Amino acid sequence: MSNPLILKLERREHLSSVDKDALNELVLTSRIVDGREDLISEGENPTCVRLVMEGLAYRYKHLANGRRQIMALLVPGDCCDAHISLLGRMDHSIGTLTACRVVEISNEAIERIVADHPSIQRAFRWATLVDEAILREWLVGMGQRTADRRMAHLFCELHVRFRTVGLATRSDFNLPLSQSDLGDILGLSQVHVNRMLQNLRGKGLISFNSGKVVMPDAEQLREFAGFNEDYLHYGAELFSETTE
Amino acid sequence: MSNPLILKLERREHLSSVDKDALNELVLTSRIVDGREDLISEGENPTCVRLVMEGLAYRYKHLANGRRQIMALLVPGDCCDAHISLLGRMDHSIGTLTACRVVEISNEAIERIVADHPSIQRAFRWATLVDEAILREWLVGMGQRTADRRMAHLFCELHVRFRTVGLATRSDFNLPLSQSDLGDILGLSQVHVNRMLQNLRGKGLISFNSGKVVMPDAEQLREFAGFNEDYLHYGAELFSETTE
DNA sequence: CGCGTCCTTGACACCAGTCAAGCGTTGTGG
DNA sequence: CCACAACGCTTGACTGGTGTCAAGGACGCG
Repeated sequence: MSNPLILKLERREHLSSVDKDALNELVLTSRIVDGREDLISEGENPTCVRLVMEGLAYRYKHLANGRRQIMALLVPGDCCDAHISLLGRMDHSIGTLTACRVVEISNEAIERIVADHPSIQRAFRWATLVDEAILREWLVGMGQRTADRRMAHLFCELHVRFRTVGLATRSDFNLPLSQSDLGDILGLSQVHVNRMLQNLRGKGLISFNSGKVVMPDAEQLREFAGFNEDYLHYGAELFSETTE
Repeated sequence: MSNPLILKLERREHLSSVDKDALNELVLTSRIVDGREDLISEGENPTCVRLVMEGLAYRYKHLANGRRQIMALLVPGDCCDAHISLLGRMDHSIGTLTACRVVEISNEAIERIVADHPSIQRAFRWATLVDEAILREWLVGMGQRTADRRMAHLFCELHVRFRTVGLATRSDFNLPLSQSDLGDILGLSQVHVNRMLQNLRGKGLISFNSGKVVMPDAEQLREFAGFNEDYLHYGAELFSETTE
């Protein structure tokens, strides 16, 4: 079973076999969490870092009026911020969308591994910065992109991220979200998500059915979305490889 | 002349006089930058950290269609991310809104000071996490809050941040932004910003004229905006003190 | 079989964008 | 000192994107 964390970090930083062994050891003890459960709730004070190995999780915040905004999707290889415990109380929650295999790593274990492995330290810092860049890009989309292009942009981003950890082919990947979840990501009503999906399918850009995204022409989709991969700060594109 | 960086960091972390001396030494050499200039442009590879001592700066991104989204405001005491050089090319730009006094700190100087002063290291990490929390809150607002409440929320946040560095009284602060700038922060057109400002003034919540924000009843404004200060992760509220 | 969840569709209302014109202030050059 | 341009703010009319409400259908599950 491959380690998505290593797959991700290697997009940026070369890891020696010693580094990889250390990372593999870190994720030995995992547990399965059901879908639609909280990993960390707003107000808690986490004492460890959660790493998603399988499944889909998300950061979100509930407002007083009952609305929910999803602020990030955590795909395999992603984890919540290593320094989060510095803040004390969580100002948002992290939950699972599907059943997940999750690793809990104590702050001490993290400190130890980054102290012993400079490459891993750099790679973790890089991953944190990328998460932040993604957040900024979501904000840009929310403020400036129309609903259809914003949605297309999200699919482009997720395509790259899933591909990086070996979970997407050149033209499709699984995304177990309801239209209502998508709405909470994109700041749209569920009804409008439905309309925009039909819009995109009508243009031949995307189909999204029963949790599976199919992109007949990823290049055309990127053009429509105005997608520029630079903000993910991955190295060369993966499109030359044939993952699957 | 007080050091806004110290004022900010002390909201969370107690700093010894040795720590403060080190921070004061760090900002000895500053330069003045005109308004409406870039400090760092997209695509550059920064080799130092920029710290804003006076004035107002902002992170932004231009889209292919000419639109601009502002992703963060940098008030005195704020700096761009300490690890940003790890990413290589900047995926966005940082510019000044007004003339600014800016300090440029080499990566080495940063590494040195955090290695020698654990409190400062913790405080810097905390500041980075708070910047991220602010970004998340902006995303939440963009996705879920109506234009008027989103605008009110922004003013509440800035009020707290300016107060922290001694640049706001209980009921007002200077915010040298045009309505068009405000639109690029809030994802609104300039015309609609104008309408919402009148709306808020009509409710007696806020007036915003020639770069000055006046809030007759900050508590009422917070309630209208649904503002909860927790995400800023400052300690106790400052409202008991009388900063002016 | 019946229930719940999610998706689909249509009608309608409204928030917010666009376009355009006019106004006030500031700064600059003749 | 005045004319003029530049800029930012204000206002109105109109359009359109998106939300809301509501009803019905498809599907899975107990």
